[in-house]
Amino acid sequence: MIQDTASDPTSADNGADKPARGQARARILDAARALIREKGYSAMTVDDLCARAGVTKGAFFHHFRSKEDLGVAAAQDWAQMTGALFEQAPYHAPEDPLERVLAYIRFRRDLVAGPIPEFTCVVGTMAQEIHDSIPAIRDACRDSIFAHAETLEADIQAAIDKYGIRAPFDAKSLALHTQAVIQGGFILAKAGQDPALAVQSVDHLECYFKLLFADSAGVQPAGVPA
Amino acid sequence: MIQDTASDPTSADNGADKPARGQARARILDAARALIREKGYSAMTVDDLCARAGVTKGAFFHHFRSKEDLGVAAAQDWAQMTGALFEQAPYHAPEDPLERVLAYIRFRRDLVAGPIPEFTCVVGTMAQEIHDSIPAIRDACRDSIFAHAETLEADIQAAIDKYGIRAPFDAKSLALHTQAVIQGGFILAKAGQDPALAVQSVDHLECYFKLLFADSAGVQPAGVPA
DNA sequence: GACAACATACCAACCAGTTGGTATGTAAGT
DNA sequence: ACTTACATACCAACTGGTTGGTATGTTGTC
Repeated sequence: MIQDTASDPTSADNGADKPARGQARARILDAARALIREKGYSAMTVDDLCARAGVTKGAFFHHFRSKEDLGVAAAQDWAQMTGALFEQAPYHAPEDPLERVLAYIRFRRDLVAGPIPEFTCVVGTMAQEIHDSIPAIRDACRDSIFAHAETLEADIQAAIDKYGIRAPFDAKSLALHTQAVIQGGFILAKAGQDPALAVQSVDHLECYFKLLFADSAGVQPAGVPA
Repeated sequence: MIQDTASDPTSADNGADKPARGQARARILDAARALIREKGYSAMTVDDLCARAGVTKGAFFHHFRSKEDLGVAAAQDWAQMTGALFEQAPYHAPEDPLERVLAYIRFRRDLVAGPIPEFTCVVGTMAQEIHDSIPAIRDACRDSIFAHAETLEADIQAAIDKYGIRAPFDAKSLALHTQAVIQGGFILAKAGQDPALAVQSVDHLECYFKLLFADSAGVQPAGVPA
């Protein structure tokens, strides 16, 4: 899952009582991740953050100059966290580049599980809200989304080089489309209160890739496996 | 465009001074549409609304019981407005059902023009923010999105019946995927501050439909026309 | 003993919503 | 035709609670 690290780097065990010195910043970022997914950036108050993180306002403003600063940090933290998750994910294993791309898509589909606020995208949610009003946060969200998309480009390009592609699109455009479909799926899941709506769109995305590379590649063009 | 009706139904001309009686509700809904797209529902204050609409708080709370009530009304207003727009749009003209679907997709692509807050989706933006915190608004957004998706189902089903489909998806699933791609494109456009990002994903969507119905239908499978 | 990492107490601005009132329309009674 | 009665549409000022942020402590650590 893409949430709740919360394992402390310092002391191995402290019963679930007092936060222990040196963890406030991490706890605030964890709280931010949860709250942004639940109610968005604007509706999330600094008091909310402190209450959920179990710290005081003094701690908050010790680590972050402002709420906006926290927003930027939350986006960067998200980028780093997801970066690590996807880097060590198993979808890089296949020899065939197209298989790696398809494995990525299936990996993304399998991440859609549990309550909605536990699999949706922090930076996608924030960007939607504050794109026009808080440029600093928006740019941090953009960096997170586009950097992740770029991690797909090499595999997609290799698939194009190996199999050709049945449409005049380049690897970058396809990588970004991948993100658009996933983000859009999250919106449908939220509106309809049903994670299956997100899964369905990711299934369509897998099908799209199979069709784009069909004929030439060894994959089945049509049937989407369970 | 999907914005700015604002033509008064009563008096034909009143210079751009005083709002004129009987228009407050409509002006507030117009302001809500703009503000939600610019800063989201939560960051939009009632004072913002009144200032933009050129009315006082008294007028606001005369027409809406609460800010949440306005949110619901804004979603319903959006549903009605877009409903009318798409109903009389020219993409229904083609005889062939697949051509109607493709024409719809191109119509959606061509709606992406001008500043970002003028083509993005009000209910998609709101749903993203308040899906977990304000059920009444979320459900109104859901109704708007899903009702629009349903208007596509008949054409998609007819295309499936006529040409068959190269994957085990039904019309409803495809119609919803269409909306997911469009919504996701909006997020990319917002994050990257570039409407072309939304256009690109809609182009991929068109390509997906062509590939899904290729072989059987008379459309070109690959090339996406400009 | 100096500095980082917090905590406590507080503030000014802002927020959704209320109050009490006015202007305008409208339908009935006479 | 004209008043009485009532309803709708709005306005300006106010209120109590909330918000992001600050000023000033206190505590642990090197």
